[in-house]
Amino acid sequence: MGLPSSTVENYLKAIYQAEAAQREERRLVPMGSLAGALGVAPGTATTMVKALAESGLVAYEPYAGVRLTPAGRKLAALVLRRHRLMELFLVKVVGMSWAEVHDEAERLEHAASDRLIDRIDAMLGRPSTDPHGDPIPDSTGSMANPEYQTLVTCPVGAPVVLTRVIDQDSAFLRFLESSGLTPGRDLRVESRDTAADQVLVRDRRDRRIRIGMRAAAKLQVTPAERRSQ
Amino acid sequence: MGLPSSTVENYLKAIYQAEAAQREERRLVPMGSLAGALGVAPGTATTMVKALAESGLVAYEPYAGVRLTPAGRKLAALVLRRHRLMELFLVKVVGMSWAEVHDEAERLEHAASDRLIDRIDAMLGRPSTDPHGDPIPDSTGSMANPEYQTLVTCPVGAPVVLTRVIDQDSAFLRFLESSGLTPGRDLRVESRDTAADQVLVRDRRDRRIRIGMRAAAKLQVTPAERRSQ
DNA sequence: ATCAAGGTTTTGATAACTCAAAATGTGCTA
DNA sequence: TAGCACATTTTGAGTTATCAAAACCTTGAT
Repeated sequence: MGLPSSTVENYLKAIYQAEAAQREERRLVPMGSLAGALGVAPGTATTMVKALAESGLVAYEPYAGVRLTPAGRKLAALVLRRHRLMELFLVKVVGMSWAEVHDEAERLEHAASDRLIDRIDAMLGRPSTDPHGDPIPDSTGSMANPEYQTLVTCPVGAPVVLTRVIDQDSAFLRFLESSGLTPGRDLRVESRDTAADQVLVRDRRDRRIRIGMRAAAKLQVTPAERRSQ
Repeated sequence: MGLPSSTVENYLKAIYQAEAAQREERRLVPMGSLAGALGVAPGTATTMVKALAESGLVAYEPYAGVRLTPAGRKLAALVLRRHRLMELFLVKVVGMSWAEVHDEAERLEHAASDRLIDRIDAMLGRPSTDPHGDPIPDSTGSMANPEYQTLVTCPVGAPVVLTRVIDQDSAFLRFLESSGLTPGRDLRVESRDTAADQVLVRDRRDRRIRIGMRAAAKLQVTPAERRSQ
């Protein structure tokens, strides 16, 4: 078997991310959601997944779903590594915006050689996260996968740092950028109103930012370290 | 018709380069050499070229060969632009070696968006040649195509500047680099010996460099400007 | 226990690209 | 001008990836 085609890489990546998204361990990814994520017809996903199972990259249980094998997981992580390093590179070195690098990296990740990726990795100082705060797997395919709070779950009033954004949609990212909600920002949730579907956030300079619950749940945070004690 | 597939781009590029290589105007590119350049079976090239002719990108004359139409030529030039800007970028910004960027660019040229290419172009200061001295088409697809002398045709004894290298083979490029034969170098042909298939070149510091005629013909030069008169 | 509603798989087709090998055309040589 | 050598085209077939729609499971609700 030769190099995985970019189609194969995309299937593995999608399965990886679907597994990560459903935070209940050991559950299979249903064909429907896989097909949806990849934008293909359900039958197409079934056919493809059976082929992936043949090559030992996934375990497939008819009518139940699919799961990565260790080999498949490693390959998927390396695709993610290429994607995330490429995104960070495009932002830091090429000067593209946060909001526009995802689609670009989506194509470049399949074309870049390991050599180029390693060069980029070195240039950037072996970074551990990409511009969205997503962790970057190392060259063996292993990756830290920290659990974060979100603006919906963190304690009201507590100072937090925006750490990770779980959405690559470019319109959403442009909104965040214009609101100053980018990774690294110091924030504090002032109040939440489930009925009104509103979260009121204060930034460092006490400016008010209002967002909906759906959006707030995509913004992951860590407790701010105290500067002085 | 959507975007051209990378296969289409490669066919157009190969035809473009074959046309440029055979320096007699208006001649058709034979199927055999096209197939050879692309590493496909002759019948494959025939089939593909007929499809390209359907879309108006080439003019195809059975048993005679193929030629780009204006539309095809423009597309090919834009592929070449992406390729050459990418090569220069990889050398100048990413720090890869002259000898290793060709294959990398060969893949990246099909994945990079116009936006990225333009960013790179701007970063590099709208350069006019790539690391091999090949001219870079502008974003409308037009390109200067200067005629150069080579180390085989230039006058013996005259000071010249190495300007362009017509071969992307990585072993050859590594050899040139280690011999100091890179674009921009000041040189002088000391003697030629057709029988022995030898060209003796002196560099700026009068060091002797000996190469064969075949290799010498791939090194294009321009007359050196006099520093003082 | 049965059935309807869901998602899932199968089926039959298509598109793009490729090859090997048979058939064919072209042009040079004698 | 006959024919041979060589390039080119055609033919038949395979691969990968896709879709629409028919057929099929599974499950939850009655």
